[in-house]
Amino acid sequence: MIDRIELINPEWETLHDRHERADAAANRALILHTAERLFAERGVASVNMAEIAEAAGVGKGTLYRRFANKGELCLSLMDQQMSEFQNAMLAKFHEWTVSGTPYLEQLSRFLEALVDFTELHCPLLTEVAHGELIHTRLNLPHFWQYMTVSALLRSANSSGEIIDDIDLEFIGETLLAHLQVDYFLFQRRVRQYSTARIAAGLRMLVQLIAT
Amino acid sequence: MIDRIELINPEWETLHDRHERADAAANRALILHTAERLFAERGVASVNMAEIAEAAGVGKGTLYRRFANKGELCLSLMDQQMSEFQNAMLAKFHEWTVSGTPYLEQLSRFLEALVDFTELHCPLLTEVAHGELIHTRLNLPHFWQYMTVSALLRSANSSGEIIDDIDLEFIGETLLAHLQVDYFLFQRRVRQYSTARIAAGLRMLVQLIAT
DNA sequence: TACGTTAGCGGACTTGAGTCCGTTTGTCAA
DNA sequence: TTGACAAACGGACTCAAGTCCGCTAACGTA
Repeated sequence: MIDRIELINPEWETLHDRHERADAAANRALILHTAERLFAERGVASVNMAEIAEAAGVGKGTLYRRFANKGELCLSLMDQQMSEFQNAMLAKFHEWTVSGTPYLEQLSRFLEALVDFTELHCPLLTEVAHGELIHTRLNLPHFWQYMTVSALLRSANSSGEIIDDIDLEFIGETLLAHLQVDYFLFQRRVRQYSTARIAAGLRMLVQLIAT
Repeated sequence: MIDRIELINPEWETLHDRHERADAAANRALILHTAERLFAERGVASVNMAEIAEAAGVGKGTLYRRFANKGELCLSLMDQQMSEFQNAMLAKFHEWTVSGTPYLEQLSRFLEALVDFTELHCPLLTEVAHGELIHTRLNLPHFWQYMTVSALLRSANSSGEIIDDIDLEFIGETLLAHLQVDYFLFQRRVRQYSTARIAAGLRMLVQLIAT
């Protein structure tokens, strides 16, 4: 029902992965490791691209050839963990479906996991969001989150778990709105909501559309 | 019940409005008019601060002394219209309350008006949002929007219009999340939602918590 | 193994935000 | 009216993002 959504943007893959020269691949790895180290030492926000290039011993041009901006670099850094998260969730969906857990309940649990994931990766996600300006071309994390939420809502609807006359797509956006990094940080820092409160709030929203 | 919320941030007022020298006031007006003209001619996004300063015939330092960043300048440009919008809404709330319109219905109408307001002022609001980074110190438009939504929700709750066990504050954030400029633009441009669909979606959300 | 093609490389350069600080000028009190 | 002084002014400066383009060297082919 819910297929694995390729995390890597096809365009990106075509441009860079196909036939990447050995030195280029080596530089990619070198840059990623260097960035990871610098980020760990001084925080994501306070490391700039020139520093990463210098610390990695490559020119700025090289850095920007590999990663169009800081956001793309950060996305690559999260790639592994995003994959793992996604695979873990897919396994759970399968398990839950087999054991008869309603789709809406699965949705609530997914959102709960997503809150924790967002909390954990806030700094990197912030850069990703600022890099791929959301209203230009939708950003990758949001994309697969939406595909998943959307699929669960449709399944739930087909199973009669949802009340009538609901704009499901809109509800999907509503649920994910709270997970947009900037808004998430606003809730966490300014409103001082705990992650538990946000997760509970999302669960409440899901309950509101249940039959 | 819902008092007029001062649009002008008190800190800002203290720093600048009290005893602003005549030349400073003249420059403020000059800069605002110049910016308005340039924005009208070439669009908000493609005019930079240096150009505004130059066109106004003042130094960059002067410009930045009056307005800490482009967002603050844009906020000043909207000030008048924000006031008018707010006063118009307050008048309507009064009228509606007198004629017995339920608070939740008032809320839906307020949100609908807010959708139109956001649509109309998108370019300026974008700059405001990028200026006053939302997760640092909450931004002004969002602040009064939240105060209003929050007050209406509490009134509705007191009047028994809302079902039990609802995190009202969280619901308030949910409703406004769709009106964060970046997310709003995402819905409009990427998802291609009409303003009517967004307004209807918000109305639907409000209905979900009605008794 | 030599060679031509072409991706890759590096760092100077451009652009725009925002700051700093020495100079000027409006305001108020004497 | 004058003079002191705080506010305001202006533009050079810093800082970071991202681009450009001439040089270099990896790789596939013969």
